[in-house]
Amino acid sequence: MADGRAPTGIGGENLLFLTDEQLRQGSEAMFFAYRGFTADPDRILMDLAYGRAHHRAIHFINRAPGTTVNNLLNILGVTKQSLNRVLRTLIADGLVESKVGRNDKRERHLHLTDAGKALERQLSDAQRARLRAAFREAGPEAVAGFRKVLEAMMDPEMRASYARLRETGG
Amino acid sequence: MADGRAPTGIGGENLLFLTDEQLRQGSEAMFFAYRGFTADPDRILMDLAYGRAHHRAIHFINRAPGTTVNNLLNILGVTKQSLNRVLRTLIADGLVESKVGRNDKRERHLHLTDAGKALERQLSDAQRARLRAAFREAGPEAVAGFRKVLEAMMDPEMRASYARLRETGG
DNA sequence: CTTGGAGTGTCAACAAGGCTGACGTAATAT
DNA sequence: ATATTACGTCAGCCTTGTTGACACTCCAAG
Repeated sequence: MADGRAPTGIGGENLLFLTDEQLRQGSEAMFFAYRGFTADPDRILMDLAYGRAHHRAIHFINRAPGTTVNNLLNILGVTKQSLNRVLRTLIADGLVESKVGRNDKRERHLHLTDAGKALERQLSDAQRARLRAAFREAGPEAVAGFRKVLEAMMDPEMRASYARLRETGG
Repeated sequence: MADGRAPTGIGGENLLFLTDEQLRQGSEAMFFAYRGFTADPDRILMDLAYGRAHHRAIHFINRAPGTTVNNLLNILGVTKQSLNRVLRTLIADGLVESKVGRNDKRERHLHLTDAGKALERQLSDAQRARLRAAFREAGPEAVAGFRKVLEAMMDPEMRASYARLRETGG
């Protein structure tokens, strides 16, 4: 397996960012940063007896209103049983609406209610605040690099989902 | 709350990376990228009846050999009961050694056995392979930005842990 | 020497949120 | 008519997080 410990050959110092040590630091940065990334919404959700799973569902329903259950399943990468448990509580609590499809009546189209939109706003405001601070601190060039590396890190199917959302969203 | 939807005022286009839409794309990039980031080790661990928690413990014991349980607790951000359950199975399976401290015999110093080192190597090779590919694809400047943003995203205590590991490690 | 407290380990009980498998129902496709 | 798709649901299991309670070892202060 590729060692990469000492890139002293051709390319040399240009490849310093590919040493094992640099890669390990990248891993740890991802680990600690992801903790920070989820910390603020987690605090809000705890009070409401919801979890990260509810946040994810709310986020992507808001992002793609009218999406079907199956589509959401693919984006979130969980089983329908897992998603359904979350969805059931969100519908029962009046945050999400499930409408039978007009063309294909087997499908359910998911929307946020006003209450759902309010919670989504609360959660994304909290998360955006931290992200905004981090982006501002790091600067535009760093942000461009950040996005570039994250995109390259995704699985191909996830990259496709991400790109699709990017188109529809803005 | 700060809207940021249309940064048309002073600063203008320089702040395009701080629009709500850009921030939302940043969130989604984190979500999808983190999935990719953990996918490869997860596959290996599944076969061994271990989970991500075992991976994290192994990683940081390898990173700081001889670390105490309490120190590991702070880094991982879980309760001692959670960590102890994981540690117990790793010790029982002969991957981790727990040695009573010489100075303070209350403390247990944790080390990987040869088998533990082998697994750590296997896991980090898998994770590094993906990271290396992503870093290579994105280029050195992007990697620098990636690190900069992630660091700014951490909680202060986490940033301290990260910095401490960075010093000792490389 | 006794006592208080820190560091550690362990037991029990519980919850969130993943998973699989099986089954039912309605609607669509073949 | 039959097969397939989309969805919901029940039951059961796993990992990994949580609290609370308790015991043990050891260090240090009184």
